[in-house]
Amino acid sequence: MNKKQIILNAATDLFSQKGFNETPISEISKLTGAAEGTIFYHFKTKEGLFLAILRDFKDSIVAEFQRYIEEKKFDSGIRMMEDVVSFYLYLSGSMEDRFLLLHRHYAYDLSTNNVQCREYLEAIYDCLIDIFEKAILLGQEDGSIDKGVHPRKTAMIIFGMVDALVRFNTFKLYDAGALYDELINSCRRILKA
Amino acid sequence: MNKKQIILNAATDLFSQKGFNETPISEISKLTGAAEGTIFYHFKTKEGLFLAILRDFKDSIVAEFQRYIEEKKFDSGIRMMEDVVSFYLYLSGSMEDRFLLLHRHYAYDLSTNNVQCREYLEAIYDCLIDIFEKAILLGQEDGSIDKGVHPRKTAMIIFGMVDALVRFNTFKLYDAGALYDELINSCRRILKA
DNA sequence: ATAAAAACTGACTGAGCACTCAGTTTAACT
DNA sequence: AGTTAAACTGAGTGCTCAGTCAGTTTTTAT
Repeated sequence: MNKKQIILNAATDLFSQKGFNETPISEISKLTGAAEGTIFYHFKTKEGLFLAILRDFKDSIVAEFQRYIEEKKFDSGIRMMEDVVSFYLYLSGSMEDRFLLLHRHYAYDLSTNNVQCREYLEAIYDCLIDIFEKAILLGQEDGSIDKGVHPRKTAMIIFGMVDALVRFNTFKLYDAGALYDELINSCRRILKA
Repeated sequence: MNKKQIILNAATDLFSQKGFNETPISEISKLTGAAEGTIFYHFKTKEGLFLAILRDFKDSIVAEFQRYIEEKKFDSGIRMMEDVVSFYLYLSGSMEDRFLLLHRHYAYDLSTNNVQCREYLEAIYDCLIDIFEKAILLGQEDGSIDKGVHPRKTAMIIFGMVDALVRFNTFKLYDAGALYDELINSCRRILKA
């Protein structure tokens, strides 16, 4: 693993755990053994380092969902939705640091005057919501999901609902695991034909 | 209005719009006309200023919901829930700055080593979730809401669902207004007897 | 082996920042 | 009017931090 990647990983960790403005370059340097100058050699600015992280995250998310869609087969839309919800919760656990980063405000603040950042964020959310929508569309075809619900909008509602649990977790307000059954139940009720 | 209050208001604005670490005291000073020394005279530290804001927010929220509960009468639990959802959306608009503050990470990061902060946050969330729970309990009594749903847990799910829309708004990702009908519909479906 | 390019280094710089403090102004009370 | 306390001031202090740069080491190509 080359130094650039090591820096990227450490910065991901620190920006997630402590936040962008709360993480000095010196700490990334200390953690990686790379000199501060090296960090600026690979990423022109601190903001550039952040954007590289966000870009990688976008790529991972897109790839992960691509793979998911291609590999899995579902016998009904409602089943797919249940699986998608589980998959999202699993993913937010296995990529915990990056999801934490996504729940921090820095990226959104930056996105108001940085087109690149804005694009990455939109790509991430599009990808996340698409998969919920796909499940709804499939369910409306096979009759397992009510045809009355608006696919995209309902996908956003359910995504928000699931993501809220992830936030409860990262904010250490409540344990999302304890709400899992209620979450799946609520999904079923929202969608049932 | 005395200077202390003026400082408090300006800081609320700035901490909400830009974040805690992104707001220098000098800016609060410039905006209020108060000298930097004055700010530290009233609030020992910058963190103390933040805690004063959070405390005020907690008090406002608690008072607001108290008033709401006492003044309004509902003919059924499900109607109350619909009204509570609207009220929450209304409140998040009328107290936009403070809700923005609540959606930033600073308070949660601080709460891990500051008991006071932790207490304020818990009081705020308890208060918010309580009102959703009250609606469910009422509905289960009058038969307008399914008795199978777990009142507290489902209250948290629905709160998360509603709050997600507020976040969509503050993050400027999607317009929450466009999702209002779907939101109310989803609530009804989750709860219907 | 040699040259050229790429990767890496860390002391340094200048700006920004939270907080202090010695002093001044205002308010309250007798 | 005189005294005391509270409110207020802003220049000053010491520290942190992002970013630079002149130089060194490593890699690659010939």
